[in-house]
Amino acid sequence: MATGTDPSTARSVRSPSVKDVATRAGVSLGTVSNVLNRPDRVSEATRSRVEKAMADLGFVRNESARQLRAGRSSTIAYVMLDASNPFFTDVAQGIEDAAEQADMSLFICNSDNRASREARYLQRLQQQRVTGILITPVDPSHPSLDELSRHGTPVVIVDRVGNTEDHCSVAVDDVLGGRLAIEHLLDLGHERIAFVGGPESIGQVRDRLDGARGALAGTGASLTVVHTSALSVAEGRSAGERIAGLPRSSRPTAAFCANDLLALGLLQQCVGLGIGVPDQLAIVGYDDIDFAAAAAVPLTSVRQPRRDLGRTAAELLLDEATNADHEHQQVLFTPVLVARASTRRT
Amino acid sequence: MATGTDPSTARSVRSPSVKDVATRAGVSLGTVSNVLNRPDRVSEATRSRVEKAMADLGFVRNESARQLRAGRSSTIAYVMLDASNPFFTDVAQGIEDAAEQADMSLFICNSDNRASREARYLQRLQQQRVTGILITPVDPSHPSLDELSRHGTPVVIVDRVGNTEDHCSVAVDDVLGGRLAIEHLLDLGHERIAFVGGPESIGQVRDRLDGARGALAGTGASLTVVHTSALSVAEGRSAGERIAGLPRSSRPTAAFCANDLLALGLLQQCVGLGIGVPDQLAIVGYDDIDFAAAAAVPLTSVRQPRRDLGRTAAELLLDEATNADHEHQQVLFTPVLVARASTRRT
DNA sequence: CGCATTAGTTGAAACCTTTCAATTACCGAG
DNA sequence: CTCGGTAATTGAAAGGTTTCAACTAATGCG
Repeated sequence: MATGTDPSTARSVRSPSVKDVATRAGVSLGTVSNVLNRPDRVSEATRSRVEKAMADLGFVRNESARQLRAGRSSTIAYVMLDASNPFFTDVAQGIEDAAEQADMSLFICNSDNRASREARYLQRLQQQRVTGILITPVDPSHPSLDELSRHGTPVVIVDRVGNTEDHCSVAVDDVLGGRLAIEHLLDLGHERIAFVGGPESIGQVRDRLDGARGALAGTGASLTVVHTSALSVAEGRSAGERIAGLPRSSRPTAAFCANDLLALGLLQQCVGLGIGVPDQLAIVGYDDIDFAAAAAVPLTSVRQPRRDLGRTAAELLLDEATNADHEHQQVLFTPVLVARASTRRT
Repeated sequence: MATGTDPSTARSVRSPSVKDVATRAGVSLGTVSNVLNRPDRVSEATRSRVEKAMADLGFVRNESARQLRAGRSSTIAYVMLDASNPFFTDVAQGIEDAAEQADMSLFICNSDNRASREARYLQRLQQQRVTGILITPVDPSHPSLDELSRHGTPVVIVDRVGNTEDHCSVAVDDVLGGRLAIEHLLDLGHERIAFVGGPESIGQVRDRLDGARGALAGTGASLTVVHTSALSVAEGRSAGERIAGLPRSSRPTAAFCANDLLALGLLQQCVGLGIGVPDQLAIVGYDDIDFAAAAAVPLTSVRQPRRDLGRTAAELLLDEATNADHEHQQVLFTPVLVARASTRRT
């Protein structure tokens, strides 16, 4: 019987408003609003009548209208740098936990490392009057972020440190992380170490390298920098080729990679070329993503508290949004080295 | 000089509206709207005056008000099943490509395999009056999806096939995928094959197993089902333990895993236990996520056109949202087997 | 019984944008 | 100089919700 003209299946029927509900329940529209927002002020009988009417009509609150009235939405957003890097999806989970707890919606956007896309999203989010924005920016010093803050949209920088005047930030001490990685390798007796990473325009890469250099200072060990053009598995493989090409006598006996994707690529290349890990090359990654532990030679890695990072960032954002006497702060987490087979002493 | 009472840094200044812009530019608010929406109907002089006023005031369009007027937002959403599975993030990228092209915002939500969270998101999205929803549902036969459609919100099921009456769907032929995997193993001469996967409540698992069984029918080869309680790396490791525990004489010589996470876990366990891959156990995964090729023994896997899946789904959704004579369709993509070292003939 | 109080309900105003019919200003043709 | 026509601009209305001052009805107390 479901003919095309059956009105019950027509798609463009305006969805019912509070007014419709009010009419059907025989009350004023103010009362319907009270049922929704202050049910205690409505008599039992009226409330159930209104609720019945809502159910009958299939009433769904119009969020746009609410927001318009309220001037603010109950949504926060996370603009992530690279959705294909598990590190960031884990951060997002932490954010989501906090958002859920505060009964806020979370809008996730992926800038995919492109400044233009990031800008487009920021503009849209501002138009939506989101309560606040969490962002791992392509360029943490870009003035558009400060502008957002000054326009009244709270911004929290995640995993970078931005302009400390205008927003909170949550990051992990990458210098310390670099130091931990190198100290671990020094403890194992390595004296020729490679740092695999790049480009150096990325703040994390710089900091981790700085930490590495700091730990090496004064020791007799040497550091070779093997440059990569991105933090990806493919670039890790390519770095592996270059390392393998070095004469055995001068080849590093250990490599510290700027992130786990690189480390996984490097590891794969080593196995393919018959370079024993950790015997001929010990490898330390960074981030401790789940795939690091699951690699065929489980990867030693510097773990960052990813979920906490996200959760804390979200909490700071919500504080800034709701708390009048909020003060910006820069939270710095401490990384931890997780030793696994890829650096096992043999 | 930045005292707390400096008005320029006060946070609660109402952001300027078209009215404010109109006043400042000395025109009516209708004209401001024309500048925004039909600039060709405004004289050169007026337009630049208005644009100047907007810049001076830092005017940002209020999306809520636009939506309220329009009755619809220009946002679509993807409710993904598991943000930590790279397969879904790749699907999301495809969706994003299509959304960007159509100049739509994309709202990404992660149900994290939890029905309650999924329900919460669906409700919120409906309240936001999104243009449409893409979803990889926890339970594709759940009536709430049909209800959404009937309420006027287009819904497209991604990577599952739902109720074909009420929505489009885009999926990959999992029965064929299962068949491809097994045929590949049969070609290599395997006669004792394990299927690693579960729970069977997941449609994909069922279909892939069905395909596997179909390919085996009539051949002399046998199939052992190694059950898992989830499609995760950890479960893959556990399955590996169980396979390793079988007496060598009856142990399968090949394993077909319901997805790559399982396969990676299985592979890792095999390497740890000294079971040669592919010599003693050949492994075929499913999804061909990037980490599959990057595994220490690169993984043979059944590739799904993830990005196309996402893109197509988004296109169907947009068609349904804009095209009056849209007809629901079920698109079925064809998977491809990608052979790598984990099944290399030795 | 009348007054004060409370509980419950009402209706208008405000939020900001877009649309569209109506108006004004201007120009050229007759 | 007037008429017709076009280009530019205007102002009011609509869209759905929330808030709040104002109102009504009911209750309790003296």
